[in-house]
Amino acid sequence: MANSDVSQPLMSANLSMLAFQRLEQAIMAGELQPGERLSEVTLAKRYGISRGPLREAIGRLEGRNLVERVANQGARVVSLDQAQIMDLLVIRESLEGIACRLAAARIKPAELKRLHGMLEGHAQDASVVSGKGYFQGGGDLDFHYRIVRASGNDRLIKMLDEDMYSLLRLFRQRLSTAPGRPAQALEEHRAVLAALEARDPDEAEAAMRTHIRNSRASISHIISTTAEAEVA
Amino acid sequence: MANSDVSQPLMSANLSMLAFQRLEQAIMAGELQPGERLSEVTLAKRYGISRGPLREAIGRLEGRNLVERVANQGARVVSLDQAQIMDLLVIRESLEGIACRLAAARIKPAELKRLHGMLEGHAQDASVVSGKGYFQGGGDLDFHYRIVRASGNDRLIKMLDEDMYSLLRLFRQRLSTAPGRPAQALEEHRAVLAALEARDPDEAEAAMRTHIRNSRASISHIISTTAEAEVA
DNA sequence: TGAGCGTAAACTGTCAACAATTACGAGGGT
DNA sequence: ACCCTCGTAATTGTTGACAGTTTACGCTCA
Repeated sequence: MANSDVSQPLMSANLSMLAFQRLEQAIMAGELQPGERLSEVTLAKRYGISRGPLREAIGRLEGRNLVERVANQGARVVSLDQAQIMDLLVIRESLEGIACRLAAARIKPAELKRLHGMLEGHAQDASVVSGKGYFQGGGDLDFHYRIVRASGNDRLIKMLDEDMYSLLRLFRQRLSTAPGRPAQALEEHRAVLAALEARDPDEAEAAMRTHIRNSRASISHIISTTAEAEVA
Repeated sequence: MANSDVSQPLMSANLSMLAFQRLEQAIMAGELQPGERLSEVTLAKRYGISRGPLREAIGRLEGRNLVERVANQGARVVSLDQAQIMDLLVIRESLEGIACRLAAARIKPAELKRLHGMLEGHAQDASVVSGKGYFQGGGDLDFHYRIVRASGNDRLIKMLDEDMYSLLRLFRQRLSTAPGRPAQALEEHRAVLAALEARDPDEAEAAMRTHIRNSRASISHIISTTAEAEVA
């Protein structure tokens, strides 16, 4: 229900694009898991196309950092360790911070109203209160996405929506939040929205960065404690 | 003399990689100008390879945002208007800001010494004092590059070095600084370095962002006055 | 003379076959 | 038992030919 307007407008009917979209979808759905090898002949046969377009599709996925390629050795679905995910989230803090700053100056009142309604919906959502998974995967990213769009910086929008979010979605199972985190995240969202409504760029950027930093810290805490649990 | 250690370690000997590197070089050297069409047959013949590898090379360049492709219409060297360049510089401010913050905590004393020596060299450079072009294209980017490296965030390094800087270099003729700007930029560099030496993350990020913001403002001022001059 | 149409040339997209490289496993030697 | 070597199979890299689409040119007709 959320990102239905994000999908490409069927951008041409050539086979390489079709293969690209099907592969992207397969990776996102977990059908092709991180680290798994992408055999050209297998995939070409599966999709009923030749190796040429499929190779091009893989190249495009490589450009989006969804697959890694080694010469004469094939392509694999990208597999990030915890440190790389943390690196990614640091970049996200920076980019969404500046996006929120820009949005503070450019966002339209109607969009502000929409965000307000969104947060009200979150507040009434039982999974937010109880601390379950909905928030992280769905509503949270949607809230961020709308603010990024409001920045008006097309390249920034593309970087976050096409590159960053797809990677984060791919590793969302390792981004599960600590108990009680969703409720706190909702409060931080409210702070972001308040800064946007006040048209305060400094505060908007600061609030968004604090929010993402807290989210990252919560995750890294889980990871470290999990690691300790594995040792014990 | 500057970025010699940046070049790839001859990464394999397959033709598509070779073509990719040659094309990238040709674009960077201005041999292929922004907006110019990339004919597959022409380039394939010129490089003595088939259209397959060349197509793959173009796809890789597209992934790096150096060329844009339209279905059934071919690829063109990317051509950015002033607004797009400004968008790019806003993103640069954000990313280099966070890179500088990270560097404040991680940069090694030897590298700090190196940066110090670099700025001394800039100060004695006549072109900096007189306000000519050297600073913008060469030493300035090198100074930034070293700090980005010191951030220790591999993905951030890759984003800035491979994606951002190549694009900026491509449009460097439109990034010419205002008279007197190099001297001021040198002072701002000193402020950045001082914050790094003080191991102050907040100040380091703030100094770097101020520096890039001033640089951007100087450019946009030039652009607007140039536009006015053209009208007059 | 100019607008519209049709054909042809040029170009990108796709395919199947061939070449080169790598990975795997059997065999033999130490 | 372990390791090295060689050969075979599987996989990626490359090529030239073919198909579909777009573009440009010239021709016809008002």
